[in-house]
Amino acid sequence: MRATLADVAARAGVSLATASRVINKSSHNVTPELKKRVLDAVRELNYVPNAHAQALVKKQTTTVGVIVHDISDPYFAQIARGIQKVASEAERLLIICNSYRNPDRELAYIDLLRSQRVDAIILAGSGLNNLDFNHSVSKQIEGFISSGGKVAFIGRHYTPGNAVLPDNVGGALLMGRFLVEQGHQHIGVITGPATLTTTDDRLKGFHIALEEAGLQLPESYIIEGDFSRDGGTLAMQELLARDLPLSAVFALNDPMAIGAMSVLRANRIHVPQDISVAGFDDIPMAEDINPALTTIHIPLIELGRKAMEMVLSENESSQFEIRHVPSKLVIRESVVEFGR
Amino acid sequence: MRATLADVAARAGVSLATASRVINKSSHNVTPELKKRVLDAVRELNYVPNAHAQALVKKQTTTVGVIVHDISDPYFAQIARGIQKVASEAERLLIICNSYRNPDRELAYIDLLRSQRVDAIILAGSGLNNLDFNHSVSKQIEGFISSGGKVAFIGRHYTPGNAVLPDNVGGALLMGRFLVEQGHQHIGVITGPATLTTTDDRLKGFHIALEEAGLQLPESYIIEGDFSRDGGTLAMQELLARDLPLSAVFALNDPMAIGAMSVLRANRIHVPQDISVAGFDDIPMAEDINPALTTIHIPLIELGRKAMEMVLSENESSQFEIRHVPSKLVIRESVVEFGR
DNA sequence: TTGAATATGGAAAACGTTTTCCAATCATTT
DNA sequence: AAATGATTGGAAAACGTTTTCCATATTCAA
Repeated sequence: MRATLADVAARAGVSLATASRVINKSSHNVTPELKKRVLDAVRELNYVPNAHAQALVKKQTTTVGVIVHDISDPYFAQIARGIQKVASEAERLLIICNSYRNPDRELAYIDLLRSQRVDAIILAGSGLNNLDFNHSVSKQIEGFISSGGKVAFIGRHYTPGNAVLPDNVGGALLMGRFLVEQGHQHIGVITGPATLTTTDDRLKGFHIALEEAGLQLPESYIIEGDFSRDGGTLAMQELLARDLPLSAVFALNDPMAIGAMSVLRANRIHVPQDISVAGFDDIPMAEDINPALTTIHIPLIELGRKAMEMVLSENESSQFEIRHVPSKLVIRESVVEFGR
Repeated sequence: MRATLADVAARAGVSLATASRVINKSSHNVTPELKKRVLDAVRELNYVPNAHAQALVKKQTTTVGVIVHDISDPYFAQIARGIQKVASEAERLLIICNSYRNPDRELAYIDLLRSQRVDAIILAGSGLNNLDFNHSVSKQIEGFISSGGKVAFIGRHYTPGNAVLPDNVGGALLMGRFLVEQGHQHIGVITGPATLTTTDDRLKGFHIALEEAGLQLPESYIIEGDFSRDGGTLAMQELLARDLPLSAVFALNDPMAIGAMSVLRANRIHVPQDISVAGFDDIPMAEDINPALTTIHIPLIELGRKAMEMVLSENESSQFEIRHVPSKLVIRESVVEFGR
């Protein structure tokens, strides 16, 4: 069947110990002659070490677990890309899990990753609220950390654990100010799920900008989306049905902005001439749609890179770090001055 | 440190054997009373079984390895989505690896997955040519299969192994005929990497359509891209520089079509009035760009689903199956009749 | 009360590797 | 020729689980 190290040793006519010395490049010297015989045997038998046996004895795995909402969502795809980059430089293997923001699934995946004895867990786009977290997850995470595991959260901070956080409040503030500057006073807002802190923070930043300008944001101008493109279309349809004097729409992420634009287009409402549309995140396709999307740039790849770096660092696993990354306004074509 | 099954048994005041019986729901009966004690101990100690120890003794892992070109490329993201769907229904864990079409990395990943003793490997978007494959990979794959592993390829078929294949020739034929019907005679083609059979097949289908119509496709109208958005922009720039009387451009996948459109837009060439643009694959964003992309629909999620199903089936792992999935033409806005 | 059936415990092998310890062999130097 | 050092082998423990076998204890029915 499958070749074991013992098979390799037998084939090479050496002892198990010697074969292991060759393969693990141990400090012990091995004659070039024997070395060659072992390596030949490895090739001939097509031997690959059993990672499970190794994990068992070495008590580490060089694998890292990543839990995201949905890997095919461009936001998470970009983050995963950053993670991957660092991971492959450091020769770590990634186990990627889609939670679809389902708390139960998220919990199940954490257990699964623990049972895989991953060296670290990166959690991005969690659907857990603080209650969930304190109730059950924190205990799991604590156990994981106390047994030497590393944890990093992206986009949200729980204790214990490292975190890398985009500046959601600041970004929304920037966009709010920009829209106001452009003369918009009646701005519809399509939010994310109300349970997510990302939604709260972005909404908060936007509120501050309006307050600064002495403007109101009536309840009827706000509608809850789900951060998906189709959620954006639904929300936009509902917003149109409310028949408000909108001059701009601020979607709290890009896919929803794109969904909203498609609804506007279907209704022969021109963007940006009739209504301006703004997004958030700056996913790659933001510059490819027409009109190109004015949005807030979040360095998604950077987010992933940083998280992976944290988790790879040699710090005491009980020493936590929180890193913030700035956002910035990217002005493209989908927002214009009111009345032009 | 970390709780073991022995710890659980001790805490519950039962034998190791009994604890194992409870946890593995073995056919042996255990008194409700003891069962409860064991389950309580599991909870109190926050016990999760060591998957590596299990893998070692059970000789299977319930994990499946997936190698793709790049998970953040929408083509592969959609395929991965299909795979994930079936995988999570079947309670399989996925290890996703990005090869970036680098043959060496691809080989390294296959070895890595073998060392992880995954139950199956799905390979999508391989950068290996037949030579590579026959030279080194086939041996690895054969070894994997002969030790009970399952293999499925997506988009390309190697022996041995299952495969699920989109109809690239047929799809390109459809698009070719459509463009011709619309009166286009001077059509630029942006291909994928010349090493990929996908490129060959799509080009072949297009050639057939032109031949049917008695049209030529001069070399100068063909330019090689790399299936990426930015590759599409480069190719389009080069194509424009050649100063041909183009009335349409056929990009052999959607991201390149989108890149091409952005170049045309930058050059104030209107799509589709001045030049029609066609894509291939029908990734989700194809309908969100403006003008919406006319393209060939490949059921990407289905591709992933089928591959996973094959790999999960109880067939003899040496019995191979090849499944074809049809493509279809999706007419949107980016292609119009010549001269209109 | 005996017998049978059921529940539990104890002990051990097996999975494939790494690591350690000591002994044995060999070549090289003094 | 003896001493030194390097190389190799042999054997065993350890990692945490599953599974098997047998022994013991308990329960229930006849």
